[in-house]
Amino acid sequence: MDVTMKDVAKLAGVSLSTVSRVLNDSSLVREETARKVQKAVDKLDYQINDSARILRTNISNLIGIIGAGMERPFLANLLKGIEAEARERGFALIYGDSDGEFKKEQNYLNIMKQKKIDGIILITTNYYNDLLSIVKNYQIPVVFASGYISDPEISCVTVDNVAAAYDIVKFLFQVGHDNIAFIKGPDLDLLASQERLRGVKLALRLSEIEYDPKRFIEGDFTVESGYSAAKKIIKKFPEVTAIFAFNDEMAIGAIRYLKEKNIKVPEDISIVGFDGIELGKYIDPALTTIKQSGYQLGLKSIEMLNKIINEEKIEDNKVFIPHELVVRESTNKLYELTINKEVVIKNKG
Amino acid sequence: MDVTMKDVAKLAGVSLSTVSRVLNDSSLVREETARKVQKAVDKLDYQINDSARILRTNISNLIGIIGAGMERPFLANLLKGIEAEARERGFALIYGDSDGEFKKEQNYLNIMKQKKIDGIILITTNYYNDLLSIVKNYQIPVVFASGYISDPEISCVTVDNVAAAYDIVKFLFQVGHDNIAFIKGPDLDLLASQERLRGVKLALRLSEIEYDPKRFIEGDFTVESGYSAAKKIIKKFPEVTAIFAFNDEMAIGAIRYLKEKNIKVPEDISIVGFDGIELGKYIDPALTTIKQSGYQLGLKSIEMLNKIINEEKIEDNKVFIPHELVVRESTNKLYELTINKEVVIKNKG
DNA sequence: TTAAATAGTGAAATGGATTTCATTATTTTG
DNA sequence: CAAAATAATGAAATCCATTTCACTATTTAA
Repeated sequence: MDVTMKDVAKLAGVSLSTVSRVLNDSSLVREETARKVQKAVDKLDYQINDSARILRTNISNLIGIIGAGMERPFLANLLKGIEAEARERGFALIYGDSDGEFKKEQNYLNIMKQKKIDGIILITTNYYNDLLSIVKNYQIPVVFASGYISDPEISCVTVDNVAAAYDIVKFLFQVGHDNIAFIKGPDLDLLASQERLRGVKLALRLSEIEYDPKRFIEGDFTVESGYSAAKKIIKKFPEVTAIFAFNDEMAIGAIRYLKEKNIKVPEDISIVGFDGIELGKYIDPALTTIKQSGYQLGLKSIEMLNKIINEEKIEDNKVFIPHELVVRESTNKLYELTINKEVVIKNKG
Repeated sequence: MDVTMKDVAKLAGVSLSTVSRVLNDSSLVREETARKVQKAVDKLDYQINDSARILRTNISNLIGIIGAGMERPFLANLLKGIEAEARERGFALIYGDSDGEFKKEQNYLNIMKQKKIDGIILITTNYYNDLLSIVKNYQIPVVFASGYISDPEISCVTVDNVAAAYDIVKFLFQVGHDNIAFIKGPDLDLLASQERLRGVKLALRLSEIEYDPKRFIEGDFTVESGYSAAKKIIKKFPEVTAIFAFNDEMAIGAIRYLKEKNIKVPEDISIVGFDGIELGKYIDPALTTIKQSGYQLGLKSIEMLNKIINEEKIEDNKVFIPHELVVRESTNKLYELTINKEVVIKNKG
């Protein structure tokens, strides 16, 4: 029913092998023959049967993506970057959301293996250690695009969560805040949230401020959770002057809560977020945050994965994308009060 | 290298055919034999070679998604819904972003055809007519999950953009606004934006208000574009009392602009959006909008596509998902001033 | 001009499953 | 208990491209 190579061969008056050679433009074919074949291909609107090709070659030009919570603006942009760069390099994407459940991750891993994916990008942060051992066992090229993986065999592309969290806490210190509460991510999030926590602890230690776990309220990266976390914070620590939410959405939720309680941001309490999503610039007050580019992260991840697939040499399999502290309106300076509209403190990746 | 059915057959002491039968659990196999085979499968950790299966059967259990601008919160949720329901039904997703370019759409269509996708979901709104003719020619089951397609052969799942836009404009009329400006989507968007425009025109006509194209500023669904559209509106029509942005992001951008100009929302100007994204509830003022569920839209789309694939009977191939007018804080009533915190006007889909 | 090397092409094996058809084992029926 | 029907299994064909190996035609080297 479908047009096959055989049909093309017959029309062009050559053998199957020749058609195949032309299509894989191996230089073994006489130019005139190639033209004949190409003509037949065009005339019949021949489309290769990918399954047959993959069956024979074991090369699928498919990249698997397993993510969770990809509707979050930052991750949605990450996916966009992945898609753009993958397409550019001739890969198609097979995409699965694990909802953060190990079972689904495993399941997708199996499906993808059956489809002979050339490589995989993992954007999951909960069970990465379990996943890792499976993936290593499968021998599939893999890149983590969600956090720092210490295993030296595994490549990862990520913002430096420790450094970035450190930077923004240090900034809060510098403008005079020393009574800060935190809205962290889920404790299950072993990458982003835990690493940001490490950065915070580092900043605290270097400033000789005691680490008080009670000041860290757990959220789940949704706006809603930021809202309720803020409520808890205000109840337990009415005297805080600043809140660091581990992502922008939670920061926005927190701001909303404070406004409802007639607590002024930033006059009464300063708020900072993390990620630098587009909307943060437009809410009122505009959000001070750590900005990183999900899109860039996506690009770099595919770039890295492509190198692994092609067995190119990789200088460094731990790549940090740049982040910058963007100071907007949601933070005040308790000391000096000359604030530019938007101050950008860059940090080469 | 990989374990094949042959290996399983040998270990289980049966033929290839029997193994295949067990795996497709056809009831033709004696229970005891099946157990033997299953044991061998488990022992060898056998994974089917999908390419071989597809080559033989032409059934891939793959669904193609071609979208554009999927990082928008509403569409990101749509994708999430698609993924969840597809997984539930045993489909994997192959995902491509067309950036709204016809060439890329065509390209992905070819790739997907080569991969023998069982069906395709289109979330593109620019060149759908061109795409349609290709898809029809390809004979691939297709569902549009982005807007109403009048072609009776084509299935679509969408919010009723005309009715919803009508509803919200009528609401603005009812609370006393008759000097309204609009931030529409790209004119290239032949589905969502054009349909919402139709809804607006309908409301205008029924209220015997003149349609003035100059009051419709074109945006591109980004926050940024809402911001600059608001600027244009204020310049050209300083006397407007309400703005209807064709999506929430643009509404948020508009609110930001107005605030910067010290124009109070809703006291001076009311703003309404469209989509009902999560964040709209948390910004200040909380956004009055038309709420629709992207996730639901995704579910329904896969449900419909699945029916087409299985050649089940379809009662109606034009499905509208519900929408509701959610009145929050960004609109005031010029007449009566008793406003509930959040009024929900439901509309069965 | 002949031998050796190279270019161009085709035949056939191959990848790993599904499925038809044939065959054997088991039940059922008369 | 024999004949007929049914259940269970296997052999082999098939899906469609890639690739090895063999062969012929053409160049190049000697």
